[in-house]
Amino acid sequence: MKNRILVVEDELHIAQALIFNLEQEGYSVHHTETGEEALALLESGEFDLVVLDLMLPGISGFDVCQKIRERWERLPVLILTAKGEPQDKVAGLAMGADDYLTKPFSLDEFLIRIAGILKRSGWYRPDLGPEITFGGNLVNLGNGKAKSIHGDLDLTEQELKLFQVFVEHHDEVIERGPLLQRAWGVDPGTETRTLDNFVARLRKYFEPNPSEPRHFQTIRGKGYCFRLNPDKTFE
Amino acid sequence: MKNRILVVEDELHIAQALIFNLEQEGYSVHHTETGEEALALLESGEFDLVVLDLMLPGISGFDVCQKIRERWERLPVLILTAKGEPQDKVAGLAMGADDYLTKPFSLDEFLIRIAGILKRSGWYRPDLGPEITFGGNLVNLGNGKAKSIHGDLDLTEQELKLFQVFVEHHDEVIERGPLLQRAWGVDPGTETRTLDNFVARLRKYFEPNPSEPRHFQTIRGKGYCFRLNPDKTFE
DNA sequence: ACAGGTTTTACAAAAGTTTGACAAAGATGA
DNA sequence: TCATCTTTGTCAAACTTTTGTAAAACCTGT
Repeated sequence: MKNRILVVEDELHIAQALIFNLEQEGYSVHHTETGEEALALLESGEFDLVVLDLMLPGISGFDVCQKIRERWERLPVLILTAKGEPQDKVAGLAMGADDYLTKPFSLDEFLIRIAGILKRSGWYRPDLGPEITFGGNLVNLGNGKAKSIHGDLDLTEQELKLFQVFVEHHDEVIERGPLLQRAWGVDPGTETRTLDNFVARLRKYFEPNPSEPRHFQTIRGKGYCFRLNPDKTFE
Repeated sequence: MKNRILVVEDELHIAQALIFNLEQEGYSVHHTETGEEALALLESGEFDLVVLDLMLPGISGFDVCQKIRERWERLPVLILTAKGEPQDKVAGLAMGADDYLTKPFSLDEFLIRIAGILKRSGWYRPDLGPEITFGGNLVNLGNGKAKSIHGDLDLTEQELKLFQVFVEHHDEVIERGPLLQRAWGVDPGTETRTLDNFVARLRKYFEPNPSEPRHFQTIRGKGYCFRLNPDKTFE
């Protein structure tokens, strides 16, 4: 799942640049112009990192940082500022910021520092990989651990690979060829029953009634279709 | 327990200043002038942080950093350098340095960044105290003395190293490659049964029933996973 | 040469994947 | 609707790959 970043910055042209680049990197980015808004948004507890400008209208960046530290000890904070005096830097870091960049800074450095912070912060949240839920099942797409409606289980490597392909293209028909290609890396024309066997196995794992598949549907003459939510009729 | 810092710096007057100040802060400090010495010293696995100058005689700081990352994924590294070009900075951070300071820098900033890194690195390794308990066993991670459910024993050097890697990454899957790399320092592609033998031995030591491992689980096709508390379901 | 520890070798066992035969279900056209 | 053709489901046997195990070989320092 994408890391969510909150950018607190009142200079709009800077904010835009940051947001654009962060999104480019695949992060989910939110933005506020004031510390008050930021703190309110953070209450949702849905952020992985805060990029915080020190010069803000209203409540100062320092105070915001301090409040963040009081409330969420380990939420990573990266401070941005125009002030370059060591004094400020030390003060910023001393109040618990994880990193500190002074404007102007290189965008590359900015991005890479963020990546580093997130990588390390991920270490103390053990195996929180991307995961997906459907019809009462939960599958960790990273390590293949799953809680199905029938019980816990571990997907094998190949099962996981196939499942990932299904998830990636959920709710669209995938023909046998491309499926073979993506999940097995073999020639799309390959003639085999392996695919069917694996689909059967996924059904056994995750379908309430495997003989009447709701999520792993077969489209005769075409291929298969993985439906996240079979009940929802869609546009 | 004092945090142990390794300073790798060939300019003696700088090194002295760093050492003096770090010791003043209560750290236990070691010093080498070359990368080779540093890597050798690190083998003991007894450091919490490395302060690394990029300009070294012999093997370069970059290479040292890279080697450190291969062998000890999470050992914090703070890079010092005279080069100030963003290029270098990005390169240094990209190779996994935790932080990067360009000379001249404020001693205050240096110390505070170190404090921050160490504080956070403590978070990544929450269970890495001097000793660890799991499923009725107790192992001293420093000297390898253990009280297992079957009796007292001493882990050999290699057994201990492997065990340390397992503990450091408990509850996550570690593939054979990285395992070989971190515990033995050999090429990740190495083909050997040694690893399996050692896992078998750890199982014999610590598992109630070695043929049905609860703590040292094998993840077929991937590697092994050391579970501190096997009963706890994930997430 | 010996002892403790580590690595290699060789083989057994286990886990995972593919194949092939055949049954079942859907389509097609008279 | 029936006969026929095609595609998909199922299952067990065959096969492949990975891991477990134990003994022998190998170091290294005493």
